[in-house]
Amino acid sequence: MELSERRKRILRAVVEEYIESAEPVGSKTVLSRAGLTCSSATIRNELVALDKEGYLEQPHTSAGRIPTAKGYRLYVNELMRERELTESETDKITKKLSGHAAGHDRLMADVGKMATELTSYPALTISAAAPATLKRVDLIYIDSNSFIIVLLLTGDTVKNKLVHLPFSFTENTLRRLSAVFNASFVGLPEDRITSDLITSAERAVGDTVGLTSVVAGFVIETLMTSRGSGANVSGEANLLKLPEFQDPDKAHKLINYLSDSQNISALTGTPDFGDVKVLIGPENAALELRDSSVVLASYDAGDGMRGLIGVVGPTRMDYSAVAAKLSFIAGGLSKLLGGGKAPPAGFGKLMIKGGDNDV
Amino acid sequence: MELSERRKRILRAVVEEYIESAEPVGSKTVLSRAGLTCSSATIRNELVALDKEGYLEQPHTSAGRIPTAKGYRLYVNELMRERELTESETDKITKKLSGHAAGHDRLMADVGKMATELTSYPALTISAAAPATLKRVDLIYIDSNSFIIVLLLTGDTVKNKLVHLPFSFTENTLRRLSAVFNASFVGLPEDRITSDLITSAERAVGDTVGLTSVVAGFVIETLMTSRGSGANVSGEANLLKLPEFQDPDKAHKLINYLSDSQNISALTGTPDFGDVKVLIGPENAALELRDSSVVLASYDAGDGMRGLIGVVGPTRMDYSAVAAKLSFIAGGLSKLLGGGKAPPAGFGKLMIKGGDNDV
DNA sequence: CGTTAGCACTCAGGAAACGGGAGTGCTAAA
DNA sequence: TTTAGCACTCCCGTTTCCTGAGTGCTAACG
Repeated sequence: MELSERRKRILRAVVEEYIESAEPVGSKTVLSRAGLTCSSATIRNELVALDKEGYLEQPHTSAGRIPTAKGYRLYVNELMRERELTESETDKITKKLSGHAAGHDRLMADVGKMATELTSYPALTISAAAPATLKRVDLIYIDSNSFIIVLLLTGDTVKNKLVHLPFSFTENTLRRLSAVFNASFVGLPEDRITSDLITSAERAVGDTVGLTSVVAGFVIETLMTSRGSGANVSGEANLLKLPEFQDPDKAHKLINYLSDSQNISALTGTPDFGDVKVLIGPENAALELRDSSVVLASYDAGDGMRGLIGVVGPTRMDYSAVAAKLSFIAGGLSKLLGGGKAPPAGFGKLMIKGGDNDV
Repeated sequence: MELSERRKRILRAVVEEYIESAEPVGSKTVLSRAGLTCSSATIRNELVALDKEGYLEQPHTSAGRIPTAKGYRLYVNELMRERELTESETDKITKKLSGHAAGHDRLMADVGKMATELTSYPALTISAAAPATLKRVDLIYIDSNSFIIVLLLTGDTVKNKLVHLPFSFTENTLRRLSAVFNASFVGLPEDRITSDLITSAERAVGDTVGLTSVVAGFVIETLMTSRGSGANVSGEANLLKLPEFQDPDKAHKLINYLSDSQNISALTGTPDFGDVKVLIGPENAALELRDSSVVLASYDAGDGMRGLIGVVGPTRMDYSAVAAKLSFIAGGLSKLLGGGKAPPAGFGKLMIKGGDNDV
């Protein structure tokens, strides 16, 4: 059933007050905060109703009310007012994003740190990586014992490796080798690169020393590792300042959970609220997150891929501020990575796409 | 003045007991632990003496003794017995190191995690990077708007970048361009690459669209970022399990300090004890580390460069076990990275040196 | 002189007792 | 339906008390 207007205002007042104070809020406080023209007794009656409906709860009799997950959910879905970012905040974000020249991993780490700074909660980033295939192979001859393998993958990622070998070869061999790779390895998913294929390539080149398998090994390894999505967490320590994490054990469990990137990657899901998804307390799949909330914003990482940036905090979180900030950051990232259609101001006139070559 | 044999045994007993229990140790406990044939009263007298000399202190009258930094120092320098690693420990380490094929950053992150697991303390790694210069430039023509820059740096590091440009060029131009770079940019430190130099290179190539400055920009950026040493921290959450970090504020300060890689890089110093350096409490330069100890082991990162791996923990730390473990890890890393003179068993017969190209 | 038994003293830290105060739910009147 | 009034609940910070581990000192002993 739909809540009355007054109850909504009361619920909002409770949620927002609790977000600020972290303490159960009583009828008088609600009264002054919601700006209603009634008495605290009336509020009390309404609070009882909201309690019964499951939006609020009492830590104990004769304490104020705190929102339940259901209460937060209603707040996030209907009651929350959109927050505008201040100019200094937007400035900070655009500056950080536009000024960035280093590699993808570094960029995401920096963006995560920025999100932590802006929200004061631990931030996480997840960079989705679609299974890549080879687009092109180049072998650069250095000397008779060394060469560089340069792989261009789908998604315009470039990977390289310098190889020293205990036997010598000629520049010409390398040229033939790369020709064979470009002819028969390009476009194959990693599991289609069989040892048969490698052997036949070896024969085609006339390679008797194993050069082919060195290159093939690197190709396979690269394709395998590029498939895994990169996760990144920063600012875990901020949890310790929050009253809900004064218990070191609680804090330890969550921080520990966050520090395993496996767990972070598992957070992937489709954002629902505009571009922002809010997971409140028990809505989280992971047990370790059941007392916390996660806010995730997705961004366009180019080539039809999506990445996520989010923060983790107590259920008592300033959802509207956090959502606004993450959404703005995600927007900036989309512009930066998503094909570069509309680079943020100051990004420069050249369309330079670094990929995640990790320079 | 030199301590008597008995006092040394007592000091050792106190330190080791305190390391295990984290509680002030009394005369009776010392007696049973040190295996001395005297009474607790005698121990008490000795304790008073050790107290006066500054090796021990009392948290309050009528409590047992805990070691001071001076006490720990003596223990580390003279009293500590070398710890042998169990076979399963050495196995674990060698396996981790030898099985590793991914890039340098990833390797160090994994090694850090392993150190955390083995010691249960937060671990850090610092990869020193000597100021690099260019050894060679290759430009790979992809299509008339795109090419890959491949830079080979001193230290056999390879960096790359895929560039898309809004104007077209020919393969021939790229060839001339790389020739010019190889002729006049190789061997220069980053600050000697002036705009004059770039302009004259531009003229030599006959480049009117700015190709040269794109490449030069990447060269400069690469040289600059490769100079910064990479630091990495893992397992911070482990601090929260320790009795000395039950105060969330204390834990927060330290974890926060650790999460800034600037601070970590600042730890660099020359190991003194074998290959292992121990910094006890106030011996640390940083205020935030004054209540903690840091154990660092250095490893040979190849090309005469050194890296560090270490852990941070309470002054009450099992120094001998930690030192032994770190030392062994560092040894393995040295073999792995240090020119590959003696690769650990199972590393394979090929001398493949990935450098830190971050594949 | 070093060692030891005995003893009074100290003090941290947990348990129990206490009191204030914020906030409730209920009742009865407007 | 709202409101004033009021008794009641229960958290939490404070105080008090007590126990026990461990000390330092003294005096006797070999």
